[in-house]
Amino acid sequence: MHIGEITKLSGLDAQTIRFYEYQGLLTMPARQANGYRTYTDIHVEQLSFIRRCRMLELSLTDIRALLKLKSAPHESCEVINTLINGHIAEVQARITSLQTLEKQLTSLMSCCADGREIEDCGILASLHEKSEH
Amino acid sequence: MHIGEITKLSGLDAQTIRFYEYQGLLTMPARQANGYRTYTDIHVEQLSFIRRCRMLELSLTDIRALLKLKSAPHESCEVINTLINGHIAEVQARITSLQTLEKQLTSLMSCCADGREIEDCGILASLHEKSEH
DNA sequence: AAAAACTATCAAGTTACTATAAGGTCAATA
DNA sequence: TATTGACCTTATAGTAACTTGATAGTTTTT
Repeated sequence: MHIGEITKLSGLDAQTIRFYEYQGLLTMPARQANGYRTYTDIHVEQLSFIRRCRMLELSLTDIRALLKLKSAPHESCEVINTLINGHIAEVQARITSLQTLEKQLTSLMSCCADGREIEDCGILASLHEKSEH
Repeated sequence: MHIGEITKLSGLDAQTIRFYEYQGLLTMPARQANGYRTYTDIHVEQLSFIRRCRMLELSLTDIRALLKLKSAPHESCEVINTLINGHIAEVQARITSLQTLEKQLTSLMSCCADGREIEDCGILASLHEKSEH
């Protein structure tokens, strides 16, 4: 199949698919005499694997690592557990950080009410205060 | 004062300060005959304003908008409220999204236990399953 | 034959820096 | 005076993962 069909099957943009190929995440597709790439079911599988990983916000580097591990089926899968656990830790840390941020922002909002002039805006005033850093 | 001193007062890197100048976020500092930038207290204020905004993860575009508004002191400050509220909404949406992600990842983790071979890794298997998209 | 639809490559833009290179300036020391 | 070290300058490239755009060749449809 050509790239157009695999975009439909994988839900990925053609440019993105070419990009993954360039990044070494995808087995090189064969080429027709005219230069067109021809894909197989294997590529569809590879792309949906990548897509699932990306939906979990794994980095391309992580995905590359996973793909590499797949080609060593008798190694211990501990590395994979570690990788995913590390990712979970990052996600959790980011959530915590964003929750702190949300509190700061809502607190900032409470400094002002609509209808003031910018000169008297409590938000701007608050943003100007010195911070102990 | 030179750039070295203002890095200490503002807590920002020299390169970053030059970058902000280039981005039009900072009043152009005067130059000495040798080309060195000379900063004043006004620049210190501007930089700590920018720094506070960045700690709240406002984009440089948002900061640019805020700076522009400051130069129109008698306009309504409603725009500022809208901007901050919009940012809060983004942060909240991101938190929700990351919480969903965290659940998916911990669920993924429960598919496998340490000590298996990669061949039998439940995580990899799970990442390969077809997703309804 | 012409137009539409598809494919190809390559380059640049996105965000907010960070790092590197290569060089000019200044103050203090040997 | 020469040199060292700290400081300043500009310009360029790299980061992540695409996305957009330009330009051009190919295939299919009208």
